[in-house]
Amino acid sequence: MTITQLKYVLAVAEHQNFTKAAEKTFVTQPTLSMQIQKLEDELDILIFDRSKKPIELTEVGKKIVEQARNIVNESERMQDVVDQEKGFIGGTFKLGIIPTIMPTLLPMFLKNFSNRYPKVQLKIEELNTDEIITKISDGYLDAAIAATPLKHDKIKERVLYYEPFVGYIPENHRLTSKEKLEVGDLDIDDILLLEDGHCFRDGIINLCKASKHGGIDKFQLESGSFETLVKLSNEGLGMTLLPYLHTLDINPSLTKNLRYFKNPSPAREVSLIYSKSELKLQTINALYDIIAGVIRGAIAFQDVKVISPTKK
Amino acid sequence: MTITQLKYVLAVAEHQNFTKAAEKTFVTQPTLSMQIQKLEDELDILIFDRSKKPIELTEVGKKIVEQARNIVNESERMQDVVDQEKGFIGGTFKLGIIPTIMPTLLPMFLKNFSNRYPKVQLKIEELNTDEIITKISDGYLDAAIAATPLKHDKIKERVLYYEPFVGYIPENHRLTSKEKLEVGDLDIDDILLLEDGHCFRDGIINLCKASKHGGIDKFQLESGSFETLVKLSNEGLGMTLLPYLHTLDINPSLTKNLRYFKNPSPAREVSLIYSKSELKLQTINALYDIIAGVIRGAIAFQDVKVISPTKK
DNA sequence: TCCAGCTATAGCTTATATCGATAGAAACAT
DNA sequence: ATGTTTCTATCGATATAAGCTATAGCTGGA
Repeated sequence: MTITQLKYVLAVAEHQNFTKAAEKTFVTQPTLSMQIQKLEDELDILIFDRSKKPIELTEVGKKIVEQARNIVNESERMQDVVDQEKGFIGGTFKLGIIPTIMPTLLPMFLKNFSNRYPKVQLKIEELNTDEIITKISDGYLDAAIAATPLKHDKIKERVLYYEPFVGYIPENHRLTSKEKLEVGDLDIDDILLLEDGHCFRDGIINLCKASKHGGIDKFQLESGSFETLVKLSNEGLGMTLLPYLHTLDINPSLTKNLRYFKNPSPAREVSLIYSKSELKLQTINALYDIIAGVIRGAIAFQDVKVISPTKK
Repeated sequence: MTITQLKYVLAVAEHQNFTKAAEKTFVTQPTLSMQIQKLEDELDILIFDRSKKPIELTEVGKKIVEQARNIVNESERMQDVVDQEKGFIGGTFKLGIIPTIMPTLLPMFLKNFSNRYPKVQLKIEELNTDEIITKISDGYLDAAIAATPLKHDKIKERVLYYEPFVGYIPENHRLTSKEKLEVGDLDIDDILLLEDGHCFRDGIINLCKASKHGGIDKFQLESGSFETLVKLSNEGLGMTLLPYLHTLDINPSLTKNLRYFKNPSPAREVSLIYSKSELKLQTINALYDIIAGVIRGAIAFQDVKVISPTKK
């Protein structure tokens, strides 16, 4: 069994076609066929069911592919280990970002970063916090940007910034006349929330739990984007809370509806997180510096109170 | 980079000597030298510092070796995947057992198992619960026997038996005259405990916490073996608690000092645990059946109350 | 029935893993 | 110092295996 054979298997599994897989792996189709046959002989099983069109994995084959992916992934991390030592900043770098941070933060640093470090090929994925934790732990992601603290054994956190919560109060709301919000003003039943799975939603629930100890009975409406929440709010369905950076993008005609909190303002802590194995640390440091640099100009709040992003 | 090269690196790292490593890997020394040089060239680093005698790993080398071990481990699990599918029961099988279970349980099933499944080469290690969890997660152990429930994401538990706690009450103790113990009789300050790190100790602490809510002030004495605890107890230093199976080995002249609990007796749950990846499941099932079989004759208790084996 | 699209096989070439023999370097013993 | 032992690197030869081109063989539409 060689790593090359495993890569061939992965390619065929992906393209369900020997000929295409051969092109992708830069060898001829007979080479691929032979190597895969050799592996099948060695393990004494069939990986592919060649009678099906297009070709299919056998039951064992599926498990073989899974394990092959583990091995190939680990083997590709060997180069990272070396780069690490040499201080080389380059190669592919997989970054996860949670949905409520992605649209506002990404445009702020992306160009900046890729100009400064052209040898790094950034691959960015929008993932929720749970997915991020899994994928950092198993080495799929090199780093991620998420709300913290997560207090996870295997994950390091470096705080990028504190992003205050800002109230969006529609006209004719009971809080419209207030100039500054207080946590005590909030009523969870009156706040439009993102749909389940977003940690920003959990943060708000935690915030309200902390302010009054009553249970949470119902969420009137739920949506996946702040834009929708603001529109629903304008329809008189309740107020909502936005992360500060989102308020910068809001339609200027609506900024009059924004209400900040009195100090200390509730805020979420946003961090760059990565595995304690610290592979690609140089790239992580570079990314941290770039993001911290651009954010310094955008967020000036000092006196904040961090709200936990996780349930319970 | 080939898996073979990585195995050579691991061998040299282990033996700190090319010649010995060559013997262990069944190739000649020049072969080893060349392959390792090739890998070093490819990665463009030095793995070994050959100026030192005996040979040493460079700083990068240490990390390379770590990653190489990951890759080689994963690659060896490929065979397990195949065996899994074929229902083959054999190969090496690494089993961890916590210290308070090892001496009583192991002799009960070991011969039995290896007679029944001669193709399995059992490698057994005595490890505490924390070590077991780590080593199951990273694939070092194939399974383990420990006190449960552990409620760990990546670990499956199959209960083998419930083992009641039994009091050992020395003569002239305030509880000597009691025929049956009750949890309320226990006073944590009066109980001789194993040293820190044993989950049986944590279980007893949980038991006493549950019975009366007072804090735990001091542990008068601590030891690593039940034999010592019994001797100390006989010296008048207090009572102690033993897991049921241990009481079967006790000196017959001392069995008069044993006191069982009233039903439901506090007990620990002992399980066979293994990774959710379920590699070598056939072997695990075989092991489960053998152990459950021998234990059925030894433990007849029905009405027990499980005590958590973990701190807090 | 023919053709298009695949995969497998054959025969050959090239690359390389391995070997035995030996050189070279370092540590050790006398 | 000097010979001896111990260890790693280098050399040249060889067997193994990976790769290529050409083509056979299979299968499912037109």
